[in-house]
Amino acid sequence: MANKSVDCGGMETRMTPQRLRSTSTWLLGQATTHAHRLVTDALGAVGARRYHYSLMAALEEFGPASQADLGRRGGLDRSDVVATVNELADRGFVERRPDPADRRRNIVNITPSGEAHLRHLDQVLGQAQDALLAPLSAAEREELARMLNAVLKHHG
Amino acid sequence: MANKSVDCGGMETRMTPQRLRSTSTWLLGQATTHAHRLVTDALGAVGARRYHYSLMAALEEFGPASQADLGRRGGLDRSDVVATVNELADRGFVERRPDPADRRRNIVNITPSGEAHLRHLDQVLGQAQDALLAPLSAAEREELARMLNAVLKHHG
DNA sequence: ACCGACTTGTTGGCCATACCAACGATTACC
DNA sequence: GGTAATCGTTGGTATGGCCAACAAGTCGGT
Repeated sequence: MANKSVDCGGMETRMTPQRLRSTSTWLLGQATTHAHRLVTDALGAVGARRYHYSLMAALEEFGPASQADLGRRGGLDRSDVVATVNELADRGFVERRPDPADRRRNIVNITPSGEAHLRHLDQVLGQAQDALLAPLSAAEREELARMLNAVLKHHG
Repeated sequence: MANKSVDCGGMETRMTPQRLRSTSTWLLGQATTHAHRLVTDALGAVGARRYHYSLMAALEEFGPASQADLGRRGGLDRSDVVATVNELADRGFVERRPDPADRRRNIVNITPSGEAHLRHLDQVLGQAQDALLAPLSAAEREELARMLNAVLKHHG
């Protein structure tokens, strides 16, 4: 508890403690906070939310599915899938109908309008991402994605 | 039988859509979710929370400070600082006393017991972090931290 | 010395995210 | 056939990050 040039007049000094700046979990959290704000704002500007994208991405890539499957694929809770499908169906981006082969299930599928919307969200999201990762080169972004994927795979 | 009504071509279920797996913001969010759970659980096991660490880290590195300054240094809201200082003071990890030179302020300082606790949290957090980043080499972890710091600096 | 503008601590509340619990209806398993 | 599991759905909870307002105090200009 010796070194305390409490107000190092230099602007050089970061005001965040070293302990935090060298803690990956803290860095991840901070970066994610920025990312969330950027993405949420960008999506909000076109009336969408993050869950919308996850769900429609799964639909467009794997085709129609039950809500439970959708939840598993996007990492959403079943209950959150309900609300998300409600919102998307209200806007005509997906359709929900009972599965005749299994009357417990609903079959959800994406509409043409939904696909167009998804592609729009791709661009909106792309811009937000560019803003977030501005200081990183393309190679670095790839490396970052690679590492994060490795972490997720390990914990999946 | 009839399996999943919709199983596009035999590829073994890659649960997560490509769109998400190549979206840095989504990857960040997922990784952070895991990190938060690991860290919150680990800290909770010793009766601490994330804010405790941020605040005590700032205190130990920069010395006594007002609550407003603490908030600025750790990126906490003033109102959250109040609650955090309350909890830490109840446990004897920090002391809060009025600043005689500016009667609006409180001066918060860390106690020896608090410093010991902080060092304990260092270890607890270190373990959680190792668990999170298990699949990454030391060099990769450094690279990750470097990139995230670059992003934060750019958005600071 | 005074008045307005700002800061500080504090309380209270908001909103979104991520979960969890339970339920009726249905299907699968043995 | 009977038990266990699954599905959609409704509710609720816990947390995190934030914002608004306020009284007490300080500061800047005049």
